Amino acid sequence: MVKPMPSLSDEIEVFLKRMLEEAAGRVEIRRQRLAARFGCAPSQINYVLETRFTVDRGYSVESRRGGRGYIRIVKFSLSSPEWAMEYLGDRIGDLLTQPEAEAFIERLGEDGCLSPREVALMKAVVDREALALDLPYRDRLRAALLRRMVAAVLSCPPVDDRAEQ
Amino acid sequence: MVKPMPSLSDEIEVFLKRMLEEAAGRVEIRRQRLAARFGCAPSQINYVLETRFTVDRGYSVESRRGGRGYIRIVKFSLSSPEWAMEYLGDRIGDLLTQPEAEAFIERLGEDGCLSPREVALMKAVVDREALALDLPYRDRLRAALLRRMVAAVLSCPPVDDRAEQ
DNA sequence: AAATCAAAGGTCAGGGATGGTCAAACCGAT
DNA sequence: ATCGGTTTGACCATCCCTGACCTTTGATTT
Repeated sequence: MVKPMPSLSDEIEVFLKRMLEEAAGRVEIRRQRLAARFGCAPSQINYVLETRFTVDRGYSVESRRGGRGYIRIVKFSLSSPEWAMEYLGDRIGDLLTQPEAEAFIERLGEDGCLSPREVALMKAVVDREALALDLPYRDRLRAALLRRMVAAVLSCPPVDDRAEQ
Repeated sequence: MVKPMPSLSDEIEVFLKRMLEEAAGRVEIRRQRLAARFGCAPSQINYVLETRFTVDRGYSVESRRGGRGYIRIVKFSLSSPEWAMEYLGDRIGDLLTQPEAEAFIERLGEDGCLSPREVALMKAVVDREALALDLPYRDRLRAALLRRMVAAVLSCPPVDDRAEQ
């Protein structure tokens, strides 16, 4: 009762991410087999890939059709905020939408650059409700704020308690 | 002598707060189901949330639409100092200057509610350079952002999120 | 080779399931 | 009668999932 019932898409996402972890960030799947396993339409797999394994989130998806067909998912990690900053500078202009910003923040979190609380904090800032401005000013402000937040994280000593041991 | 008849909104408020108590300050509901239970329009639920489960009262609310949608209500950690709640309620008006915001953030940090990085993050957001707006919009935005940041952090898992391993 | 077939995966529009917004109606207390 | 807090309903936005139809690739047949 406390947890929301996960959607099928959520389950497939978790399944694939677990596979990725066990396979060092690189897996190949058969669309039909996976669909059969979850008892859904094959196109559902595409939906999951399109919404949860995007480039913004740090994944690359290639595929091949026909006999011997496959879908390959590769995860790219941002191993440090330094990298993240560079990536941010390159890939993001002066404008940034909320989904783009969230994807970026979540990615930093998944890659261990941010604690869950820091992720929550940054997502709160980037929310379109918080940034009560008309477009395109809102997207501009969001981009500026995200840059500053990443910079702040960069300049502050990592708070990784685990490293102390 | 006689208490005013409680409105439907009051009843829903009580109901939700009881749920929160039983669930350690974190519940997820279906808007339609709850509305059906009280025999009211679904939007009534939004009204209750907007008027009674606000940040300055110590709650944060997130939601998701579409299939398997939900509304999640989280009551701030009880460990957050009382003065902070008071601050959220009264002292932070609709307007907030940079020094005021920084003082608030630093004090939260000193009280152990925020890590040094979280302090740095929040200060970066609250900086007048980041909020490139004219007054009084800037002070208004700053107040809104601070509220949201505090809500995000205080409603996120216990302060030491790293102990999970 | 060329033609054909079979076996993947890709696309897209659409329907259903949620929740969100907002203005207007409603209602109770002054 | 007015004012502020309620309550509603019409309309909107988002997310999920499917099925019909399309494209590509490799193997088989001619």
